[in-house]
Amino acid sequence: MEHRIDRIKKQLHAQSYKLTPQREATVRVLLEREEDHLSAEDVYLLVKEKAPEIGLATVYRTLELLSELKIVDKINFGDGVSRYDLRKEGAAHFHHHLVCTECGSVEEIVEDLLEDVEKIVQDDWGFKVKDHRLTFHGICRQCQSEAVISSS
Amino acid sequence: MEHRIDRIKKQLHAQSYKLTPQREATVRVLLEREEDHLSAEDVYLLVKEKAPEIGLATVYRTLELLSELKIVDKINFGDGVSRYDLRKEGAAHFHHHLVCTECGSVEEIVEDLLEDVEKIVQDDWGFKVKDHRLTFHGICRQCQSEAVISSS
DNA sequence: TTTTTAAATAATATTAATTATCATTTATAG
DNA sequence: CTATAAATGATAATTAATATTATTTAAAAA
Ligand SMILES: [Mn+2]
Ligand SMILES: [Mn+2]
Ligand SMILES: [Zn+2]
Ligand SMILES: [Zn+2]
Repeated sequence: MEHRIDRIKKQLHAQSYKLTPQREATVRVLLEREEDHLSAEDVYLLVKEKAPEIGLATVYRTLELLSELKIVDKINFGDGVSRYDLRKEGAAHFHHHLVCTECGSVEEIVEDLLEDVEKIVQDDWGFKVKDHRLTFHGICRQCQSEAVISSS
Repeated sequence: MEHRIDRIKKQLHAQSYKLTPQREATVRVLLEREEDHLSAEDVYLLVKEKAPEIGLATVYRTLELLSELKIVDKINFGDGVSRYDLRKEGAAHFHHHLVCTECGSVEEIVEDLLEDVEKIVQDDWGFKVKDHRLTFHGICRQCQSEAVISSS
């Protein structure tokens, strides 16, 4: 935890941004809920628990800043809100997601999986890939087994 | 064109929806601008040219309906608006996109490219894939060549 | 340490995309 | 033709996100 905070502090300082108490509190929330996919509002409510004086606009600004620095990735699962996802330590690309259309759960895939596809895109389309967004929609393992049970 | 309209008409009737004049005008706009990625507002303005009496809410409702029937796919490229993209004729899955971070252009990839990845997701994660969203962010061919010219 | 300066923040107003409401119109079945 | 439900248009309401501005904070300079 402290190690990751330090790392992020350095990334901010490298671009001459400060790690203010508000920004640190925001980052801590993101670290604590790393598996989740929080909206700005979600983050705001959680940060307020430890830093009640923080304003919503500051949370938005902080998330925007962290996005620019590629510390978090902004993603949209199709409900009306943007969600913010900490990039895995040392990852060059954003990780992938499995969204269950039955129960709404979101699972993460940290493995790259797209190396071959990116090579094809670079070679055949002449497009220099910098990053990607990959989300699969379907039925998660649990909902599949529940479907079997309820039909037997 | 008429062929595709007929097809969509049948898909609507199969779920006992009507192809009203407003819906048809909307579909025609989507067909005419198939390569584009129009927002609801964009569609509204274009439909108004041929059917000036149409209301914005009807366009939203139509796009929502077409999304449910998988005739169009709703996608979000990270600017604040949803965009609507006709699914290619006979395609089981949504196609892919290349978004240039320099010029903002959006290129389409109709080839599947994800068969192997989906097999891995099904086998290793036990997730039954129904659909996907794949967008690459990077530098398009044209912006790459312009970068070479301007630096020489 | 005190002063200076720019960055950052909180509160709030504003914008803009989307959805909800509701009275009216349209299409279809009997 | 009449009855019934679906669809529409106009408009109000919601809400995520951004802009504004006065104030505070923190680093840099004196
Ligand atoms: Mn994630
Ligand atoms: Mn497309
Ligand atoms: Zn599920
Ligand atoms: Zn470009």
